Amino acid sequence: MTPAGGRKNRPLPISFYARSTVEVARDLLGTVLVHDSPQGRAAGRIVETEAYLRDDPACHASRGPTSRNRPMFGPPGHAYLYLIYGMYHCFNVVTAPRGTGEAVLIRALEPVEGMALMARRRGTDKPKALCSGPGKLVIALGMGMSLNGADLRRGPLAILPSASYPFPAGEDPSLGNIKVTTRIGITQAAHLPLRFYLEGNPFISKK
DNA sequence: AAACGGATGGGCT
DNA sequence: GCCCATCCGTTTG
Repeated sequence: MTPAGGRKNRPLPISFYARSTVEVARDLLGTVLVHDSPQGRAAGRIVETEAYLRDDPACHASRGPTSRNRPMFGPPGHAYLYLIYGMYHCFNVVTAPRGTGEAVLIRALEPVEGMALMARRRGTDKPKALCSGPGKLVIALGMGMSLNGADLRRGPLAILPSASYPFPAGEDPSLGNIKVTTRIGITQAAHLPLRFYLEGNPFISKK
């Protein structure tokens, strides 16, 4: 048994994020996103990600810093949230050395804690509908623009190593294969293989 | 099962 | 003024 306060329950260190964005996107699979709000804790295992790179036209940071994408040029391991289609938000993790302008979009979670709270926020009871999309998971976890730029090592929002939550029997994601495809919902640079998910996981957004 | 359109507002050419 | 890193209910095959 790891003693209480041991490494496995501690948020991922900045050094985890300050690496190549593709590497981080792959390694985030299986880790756990936790949000502690006044309403309680909600958490989910990351099962689907996308990488957005600095010289990639689909990336918000590809044409230099603006007021919207500013967090992408800040320190790695912080949050970047933005409004999409006027009604939803997407949550990204800033990656690579500070100033690079890259991030990983979190596209789907497998719910692991606070499912009743998630169900209330999402207006549905079906586990597979709670967090199976970038807009859905932001709602299920009760996240908002006040978390834009937040430090994922300290705040109410954190990412923990996969071992910090017990796996359902026979579902250790570290044993699953990682599938790579093109990204979803974009028009620019649509052919690049920058989407990653745990093969066979029932909680991803799309096949 | 897949395709389609409406909601809705900020960002950028 | 057009373009979205979306979601959901409705229609169509």
